[in-house]
Amino acid sequence: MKERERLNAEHRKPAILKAFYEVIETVGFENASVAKVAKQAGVHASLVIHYFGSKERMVLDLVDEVLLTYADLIRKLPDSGEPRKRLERLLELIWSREWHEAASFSVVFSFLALSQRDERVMKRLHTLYERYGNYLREQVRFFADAGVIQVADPEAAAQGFISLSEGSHYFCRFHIENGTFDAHCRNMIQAAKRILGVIET
Amino acid sequence: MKERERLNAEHRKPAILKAFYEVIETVGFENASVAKVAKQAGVHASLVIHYFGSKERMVLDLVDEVLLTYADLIRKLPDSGEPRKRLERLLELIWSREWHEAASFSVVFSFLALSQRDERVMKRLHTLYERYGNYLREQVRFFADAGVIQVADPEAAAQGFISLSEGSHYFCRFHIENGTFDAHCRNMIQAAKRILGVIET
DNA sequence: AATTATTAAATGAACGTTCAATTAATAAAC
DNA sequence: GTTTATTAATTGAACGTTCATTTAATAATT
Repeated sequence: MKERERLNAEHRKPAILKAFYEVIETVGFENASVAKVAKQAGVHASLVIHYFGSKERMVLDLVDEVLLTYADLIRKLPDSGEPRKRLERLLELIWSREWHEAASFSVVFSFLALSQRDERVMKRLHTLYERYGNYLREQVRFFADAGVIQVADPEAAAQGFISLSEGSHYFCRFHIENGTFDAHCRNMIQAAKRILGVIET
Repeated sequence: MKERERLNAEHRKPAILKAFYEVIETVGFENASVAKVAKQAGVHASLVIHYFGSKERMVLDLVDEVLLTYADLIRKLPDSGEPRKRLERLLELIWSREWHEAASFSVVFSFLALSQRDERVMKRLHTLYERYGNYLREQVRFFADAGVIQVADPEAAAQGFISLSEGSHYFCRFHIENGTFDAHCRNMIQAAKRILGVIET
């Protein structure tokens, strides 16, 4: 017989969130019901409500979790080391498979849509991109001081960099050929270097 | 008393699609029901089904309509005229309010999410971006021949340009300050010129 | 014994869709 | 030009299903 395992809130809640994420991936945010999430998690629907209070709060919890994934990626970007090496490492991290596959596009696009109506989600996104922007502006200043790049307008460079990275990751799937992701990344690094005004050695 | 006007299919179907679009904007794709669309359009729910056959087909029809808006924008990009003027006009069109406000972000993000599960939607997006890419590659070649830009890898330049433009339009709302959209556009044009390797006069 | 995890049962509301009936517009016949 | 058929637009009611949520009961842990 199937023994159902009994977990405490600390373990059950993440398990349910994971199930929610998977359900959104397969049937879409618009079809992701509490019942389907419960089934995917192997528990009863009422337990889902019990732990999260409502579907709405479960959505917000998943938003937090997904955005934390991105915050972690940003946090792991280099902020020390020899200038030119640091720059190379920065570019290689941002245009890596890890960044590209950080979260499901089905989930992320749905949350971006949600942000247009839910100010709590929008707030979290603002915070995330503020962090990304602050990091980049700081690095641009550093690279410029170190003579690795020559940039007239640091703010413009940082904005261009962010737009390039986001546009690249979220939209390349619509216009690059299958199996050319690595080449695409090399192209983007090339473009990023131009935006930053990297001085060739 | 309220006289309800009687329209034929040619006029009623677009009216319902418009209502659908508005409902998605206000309550989100996941909450946009046939009943709400009908109410917004001022007709009975069964009429919606009568005209589109199913909600699913209505979604596809709206996808087509929205993507047509973008296709029209691309079609209106310049492909003639004096090289440097043409380039300036191209950049100003892409980073214009018209491009930015072409469609509701709530709607577009939802459709991008949908494309991850629905190959028909993905197909349409591929076609759209293929057109955009082909146009850009053609222009890059032209500008290079005319000596307006100097670019080592045209394909890389076109890819960088697309990523910059899409990332800029869809993500700037998350990281630029209120009322700085025009400045953002100027920054993006500056970045685009660097990617393209525009030769300063 | 008290707390926590979990399910069972039931709720009313909303879901997309079907079908038959009704109303208005159009075309044909007179 | 009026009446008669035909088609198109539209509604109303009802369908079974699924929705998120509530309340009460049960099982396991502490």
